Amino acid sequence: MLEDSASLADIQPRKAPVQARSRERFERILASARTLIVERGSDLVSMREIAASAGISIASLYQYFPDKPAIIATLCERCNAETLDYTRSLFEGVDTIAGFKAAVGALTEGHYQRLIEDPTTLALWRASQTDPRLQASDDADEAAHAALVSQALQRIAPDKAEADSRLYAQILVHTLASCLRLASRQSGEDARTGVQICRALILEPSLEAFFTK
Amino acid sequence: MLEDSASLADIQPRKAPVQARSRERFERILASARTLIVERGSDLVSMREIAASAGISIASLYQYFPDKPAIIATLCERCNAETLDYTRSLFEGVDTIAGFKAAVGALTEGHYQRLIEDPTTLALWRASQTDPRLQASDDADEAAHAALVSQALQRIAPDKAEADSRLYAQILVHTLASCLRLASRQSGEDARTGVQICRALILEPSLEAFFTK
DNA sequence: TCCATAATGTGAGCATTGATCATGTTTTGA
DNA sequence: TCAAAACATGATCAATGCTCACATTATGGA
Repeated sequence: MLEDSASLADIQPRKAPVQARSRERFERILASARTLIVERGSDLVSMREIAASAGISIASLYQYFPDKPAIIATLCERCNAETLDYTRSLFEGVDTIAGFKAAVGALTEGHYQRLIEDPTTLALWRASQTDPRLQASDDADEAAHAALVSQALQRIAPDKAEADSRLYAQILVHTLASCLRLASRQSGEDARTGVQICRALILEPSLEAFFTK
Repeated sequence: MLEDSASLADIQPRKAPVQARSRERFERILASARTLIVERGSDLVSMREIAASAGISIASLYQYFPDKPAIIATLCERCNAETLDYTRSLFEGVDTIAGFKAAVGALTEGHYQRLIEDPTTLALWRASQTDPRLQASDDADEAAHAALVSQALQRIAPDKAEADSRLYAQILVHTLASCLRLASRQSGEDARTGVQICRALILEPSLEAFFTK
């Protein structure tokens, strides 16, 4: 955790705006960047373009963000915060096997819905793959999700080794995210079927195995 | 398949060398690029650097490769060809459930060994995430693996719908690759444990579920 | 053996990008 | 009211992807 936030310090906004005008500009930068990145992918969007689209000069852009990854990081952070809240709400009180399975099912459906009806999530994830620091930040976010899942596992099965629960939660979360991304880029009907297969043939059997083993 | 090779045409070497001297230069480009990309990641390696490291001029480099993705694509192609041969050898004659499970186990171990003892595979995969065309090529490679797995599934369980076998094979291959990459970047002991959890708590229960359902 | 032709090789140069700086303008608060 | 802090910008630099006009080398038929 600590070393993660340390490495993330390099990737945060440069200066927080304090006046109303600049706060609005700050937001306009993020909104423009988000739109352009969703449209064409972060590699094909230049800092000049983001500045122009936000109606400000290039130098002003750099006053708030040290580089492109910092913009992406800020966007990802906001996006991830929502998602993490959702996961927390699902796993918070869970202390039975049935409840855990239901939570995993709801998480799967929720993430999938979001993935197909809003291209932002996938676009930002792709953008975060372009920089090692963003990848690390993405890993940290996944780890935060895994921690919530791991805590639920510990409540349900306190006899299992903590390290095993932790690793299993991590793999579960990683597999879920990875499979949903795969499913979401299938065409039409196959996407739904993909999610169903993921649930019925990957996640559920896996949970069964974890609790009975 | 067809549209894949069509989109890949843009990403292949520009001109095949015919004389001995240029063939050697061609190989030197690839060797230098591979080393540099493994060392620092494709984004931090410039075309000038690759040319310098190969001992040739920048213009000569562009005589053989239209851009950086084309170099990465050629490296990936060679790497993937080996891997696909390995998968084929494992699943070729398989027509029993026991044989299938053994093949999946062997594939898991084989890929994992390769992933941890040779940084090239992971580095090239990361490099291939930097360009949409390379991602498509990577998807196509994964689909080729999935096809081999799907054919084995069809031989074992001909009564199942072909589309389901195909999708399941795709998800299985994707999950396997994704989990192994996750495990391979864990530190020390956790990597091994990760692979074991992946095998015992994700892959095997999943296979069981597929065949008994 | 010769030499036209195809293949190979290159430094200079163009357009664009990420990023900075010196300088000018606006807002704040005592 | 006015100095200090915050904000804003065009000009500019270094590096990068990539091309072009031109030079050199190898090949194979007369």
